[in-house]
Amino acid sequence: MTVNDAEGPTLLPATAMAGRDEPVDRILATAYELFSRRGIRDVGVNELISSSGVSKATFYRHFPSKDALVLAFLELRDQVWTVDLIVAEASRRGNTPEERLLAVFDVFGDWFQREDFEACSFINVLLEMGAGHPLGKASIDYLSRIRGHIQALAEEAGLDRPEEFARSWHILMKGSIISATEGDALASKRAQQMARWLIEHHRGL
Amino acid sequence: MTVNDAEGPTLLPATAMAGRDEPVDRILATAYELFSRRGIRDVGVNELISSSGVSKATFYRHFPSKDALVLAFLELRDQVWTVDLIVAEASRRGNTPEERLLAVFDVFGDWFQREDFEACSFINVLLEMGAGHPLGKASIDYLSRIRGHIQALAEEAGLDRPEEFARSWHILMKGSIISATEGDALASKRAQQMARWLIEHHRGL
DNA sequence: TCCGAGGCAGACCGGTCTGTACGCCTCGGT
DNA sequence: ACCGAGGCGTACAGACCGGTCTGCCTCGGA
Repeated sequence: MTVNDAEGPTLLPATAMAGRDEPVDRILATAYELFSRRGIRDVGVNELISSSGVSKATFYRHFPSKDALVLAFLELRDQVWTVDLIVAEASRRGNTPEERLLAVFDVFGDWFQREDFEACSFINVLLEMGAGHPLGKASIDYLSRIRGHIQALAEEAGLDRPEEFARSWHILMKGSIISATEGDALASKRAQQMARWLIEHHRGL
Repeated sequence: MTVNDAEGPTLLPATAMAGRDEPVDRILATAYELFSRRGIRDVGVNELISSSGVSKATFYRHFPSKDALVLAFLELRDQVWTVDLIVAEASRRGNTPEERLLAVFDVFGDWFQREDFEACSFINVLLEMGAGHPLGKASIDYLSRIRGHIQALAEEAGLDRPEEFARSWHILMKGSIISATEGDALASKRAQQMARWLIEHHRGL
C-alpha cells in the first residue's frame, strides 16, 4: 500500500510515465531526475515536493519515509537504465551474444557523451550511504542484477565460467564509468578493448 | 598560513604524525580517520572537534572552513595512501617495472581483506560532491596523480603509449575497488589477470 | 445533495548543520 | 612581573533536515 500497488509489480519508466499525472508518478519522476543527477543527501524532501508540485502530506501518504522513496527510485533506475537503456539497447545493436556483450561499451560511449551524464546511481548510492546502510545493500543487489544480465549473455555465447566472466566484465564497466566521470570520454573504448581480450580468454579451448 | 607552513610543503603521514601533538595535527589525524571511513558529508565539524579534543575556535583558526580541511585531508591521503601504501609497497614487492605494476594488485588484495577497508577516498569524494564541486575537481586531480605513477612505471618498463596504458590500467584499479566495496574480495585477482593482458598488448612488437 | 477521500498549502517540531562570538585559563618571552 | 598568543569550553545564530499535523478545497460516487 506504500507504492502504487494497482498498476502491477513493475514501475513504469520515465518516458511511459509522462502520460500519467498521478501525484505518486510526479514524485517518482522528480525523484528520478534529482537523485540520478545529484545523489541522495543533496536532495531534500522539501525540494522534492516543491519540484513535483505535491504537498508534504501527499508525499508521506505515498512514501512512509525518504528512504522508501529512494528504494522506489533504485527500482525505477533498474528498469529505465539497466534494462531499457543498457541491456535492451546493447541487444538491439548486436546480432550474436558476443556482439551484444561488446555493444554494451558502444552504448556506454554514447552515454558518456551526453551532457547530462550522471554516472551509475547504484555506485553513487553505495558509496554515498555505505555498504552497511539498507540503501547501500539495495544498491549492491541491483549491481548484482547487472552482473546477472552479463552472465546470461555469456552463457548464451557459450563462454567458460560465465559467473567469473561477468564479475571481470563488471569491473570494466564500473571502472570505465568512474573514468568517464573524471572526464575521459574515451574510457568506453579502452574498456571495450580489454573486454575483447576477456572474451578471447573465456572462449572454449 | 592556513595549514602548518613551518614544517615544509609535505604533510606528515599518520604514522609519523603520532609523535606530534599540536592541535592542527590532531585535527588532521582525526579528519583522516573519519573522512576516509565515512565520507565527507557524514562527518560534521562538531564531531571532528570533539574527537580530536580541540575547541571550535581553534579549529577555525587553523582551517578557514570545513572544505579547507577536506582539501588538507585529500593531500594527506595522497601521501599516506597513494604514495606510501600503494606505490611504495608495490615497488618494494616487485623487482622489475612490470612486476612492480602487477604488484599493485597484490597490494590491493591485501588491502581489500582488511576489516577497515574504506575504498578510495578520491572516488568517494568525487561521487559524493560531484565533478563540478571544488572538492570533486581536487579529487579528479589526485586521481590523475595516481595515473602519473602508473605512467612512470610503464615508461620505465618501455611499454607502448604509456599514457593510454595508464588510463586503461586505472580503469582496472577503480573497477576492482568498487567490486571490493560490493564484497568481492577476489576482485584484485580478476583485475590483475586483465592487467597482464594489457601489459602484453603494450609491449614492443 | 451530501459526504468522505485525497490533494494542496503551510505552520510547526526537534534535531543537526556550518560558522561566529565570548569568557576563562595557561604558558612563554621580555 | 607582566602580557598577549593561543587553547578550551560553550552558547548562539541562521539555515536546513526529515517528519507530523492542521486547515481548506475539490471532485466523484451514492
